[in-house]
Amino acid sequence: MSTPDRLIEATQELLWERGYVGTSPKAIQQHAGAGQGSMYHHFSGKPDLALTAIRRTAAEMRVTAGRAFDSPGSAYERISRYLLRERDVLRGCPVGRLTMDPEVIASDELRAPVDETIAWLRGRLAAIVKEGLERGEFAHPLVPDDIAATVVATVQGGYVLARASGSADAFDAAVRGLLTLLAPRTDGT
Amino acid sequence: MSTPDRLIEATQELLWERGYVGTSPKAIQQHAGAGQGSMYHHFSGKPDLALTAIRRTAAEMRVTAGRAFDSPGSAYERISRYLLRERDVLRGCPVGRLTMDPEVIASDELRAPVDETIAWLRGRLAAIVKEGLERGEFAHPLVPDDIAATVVATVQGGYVLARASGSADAFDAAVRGLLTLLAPRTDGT
DNA sequence: GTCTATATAGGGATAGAC
DNA sequence: GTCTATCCCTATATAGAC
Repeated sequence: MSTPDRLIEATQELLWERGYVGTSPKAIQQHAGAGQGSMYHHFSGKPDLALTAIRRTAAEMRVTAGRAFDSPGSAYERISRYLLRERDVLRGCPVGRLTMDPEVIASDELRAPVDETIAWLRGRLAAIVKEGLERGEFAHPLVPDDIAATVVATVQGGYVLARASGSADAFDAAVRGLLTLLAPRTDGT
Repeated sequence: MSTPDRLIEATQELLWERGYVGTSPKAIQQHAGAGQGSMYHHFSGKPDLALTAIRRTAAEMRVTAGRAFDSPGSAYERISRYLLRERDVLRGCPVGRLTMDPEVIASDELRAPVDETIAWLRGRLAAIVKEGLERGEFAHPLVPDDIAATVVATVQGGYVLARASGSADAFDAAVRGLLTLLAPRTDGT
């Protein structure tokens, strides 16, 4: 892998693990096996490298989530697939965690890819809920945008519960609860 | 207010705003209007002060949430009151945000009050759901622990969505979605 | 209790040699 | 492209005077 690629990948890992304020250029260089001069040759500094890394992480997340969204089946099934997909729960969400970083939030440029990714997730989910409603798969009055927000929030919050307790169980419980509430009525009402 | 109190309060604010890794002793001293020596006289260092501050924030959160939980009405009403209580949405949760801090997660001592607070929230909510079930307020098969996790996760994740988009609307949407799903059936089923 | 002085490490970057 | 040297600032204290 090229040096820039190794630097970007190291930055992705460190941003996921420690956030922007907790990640130093020196740490990035060490993880990437690159020298000081090398890093500053390819990138103008920490913000530049971080932006590149965040964009790449965001793109990867869309690919992963897209696989669940594009899968066949009812709306409930596709949402389930998204919720139940394999996750490194205790590491949290590499995109969502950045919203808790003061420097990311303070910078429109760094926040933009985060915002876009979350907005994209909500949009895809809302469309799926809407389809399900049109096909009569759900109980009556669901607002697609609201349900989509609830689904994404449950995932993001599930990570918080898991990391607080030190166990992935809490994430699974939150997802089970949501799926129960979301389950299509099978009693004909 | 006493100097230790001012130091603790300043630390609470900064931990909320910037997390543990993003908060320096110097910043605490400046916010508290206290000198270097003063801070190290009352506290052994940053971890000591942070632990004290986190414990206080956790206690305050229980008081606030307890007010909604202890209020009168049906389970749905009490949960609604918790979800709809006034919040400084864009600031996030002062307890939950700490789960994204690598140093907090790495320290059992710092993580403990966070863990206990979230566990307490889940426990209170589970008890409320259980009561509601026993009184027949909900549709049949809800698992109290799972629903409780979903409720807390929606709140924590709601903050993530709000901060990503820079607007409290996303939080409100997630809560509305959850309340729709949770609403007692009024059609007699 | 609070202040000032001092200390070591690291953050974040620039300059210029190779 | 990469390396080393150098720079200034901040993080996180400790020591001792007042």
